Amino acid sequence: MIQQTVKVLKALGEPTRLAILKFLSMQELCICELTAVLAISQPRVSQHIKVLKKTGLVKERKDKQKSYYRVNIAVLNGAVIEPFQAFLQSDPDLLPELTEEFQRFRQLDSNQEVQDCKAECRITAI
Amino acid sequence: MIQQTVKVLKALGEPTRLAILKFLSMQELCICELTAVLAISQPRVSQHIKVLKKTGLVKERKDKQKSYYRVNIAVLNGAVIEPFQAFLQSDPDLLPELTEEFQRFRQLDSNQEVQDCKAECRITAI
DNA sequence: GATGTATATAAACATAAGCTTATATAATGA
DNA sequence: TCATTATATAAGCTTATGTTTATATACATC
Repeated sequence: MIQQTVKVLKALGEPTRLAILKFLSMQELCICELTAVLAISQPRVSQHIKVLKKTGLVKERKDKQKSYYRVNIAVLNGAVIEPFQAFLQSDPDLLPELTEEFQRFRQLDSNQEVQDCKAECRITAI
Repeated sequence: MIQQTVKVLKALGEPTRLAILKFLSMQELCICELTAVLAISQPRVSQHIKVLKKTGLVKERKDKQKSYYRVNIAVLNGAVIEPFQAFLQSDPDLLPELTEEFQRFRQLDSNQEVQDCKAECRITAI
């Protein structure tokens, strides 16, 4: 039990992995999207994801040649986390360390539809 | 904010420090008592305590030549922890990894009074 | 089937982290 | 004062961790 707790805490106690979890808590993302968002090398993302997978903190879904990841809510809430709510729920504006990352996140191709939708809605609203 | 979170998680993601916190959550202890309970070297205890102190996870109280430590409830609950309740509140019997440590803990000189008291109570009860 | 894209993995390296042994500092007590 | 006890710190060592670069694998598309 302690071993698993330590493993999870170790997995969480790393800035890059914490950032990855932050984004995966908002939206399912693939390696290439995380690579783009965080602006780090693809192997670096893959290796961190590997650590998170081993602890059960993220779940994987394969679609064609892509691997999508999302946070494992059960583990994140139940096992050790819960207190990260403050961090995970905090507004992006309250996380200055991730300003650039958030900017790139919003510019992802997969988020363009949403933005287009919002644009439409805005027009409709007017 | 992320930095502090990472620091706390790193401090927590180490079995010896987690054990130290477990004991300090139950009772204020000095270095020499922790050394005895965990059966590890005194410098090792001091070095781990240093890490915990830097993150604010434990508070220090000096009395004569001894330094007593206790968990900083505010940090432990508020900042990042809360989910450790399960671990910290779990019965010693549910933590087989710390069986020997608990045995030595109960045999601390500072705990003898309590045991004597219990013995008296038992005699009185009979 | 060749090319490109997505991901994983391996090798090499640098740094960090944890441990032991030795020693320093400080307070206590005979 | 000298020996003892409690704690901190430093040096040296070993292992773990995170990163880059290079390469392998698998799927997709032309």
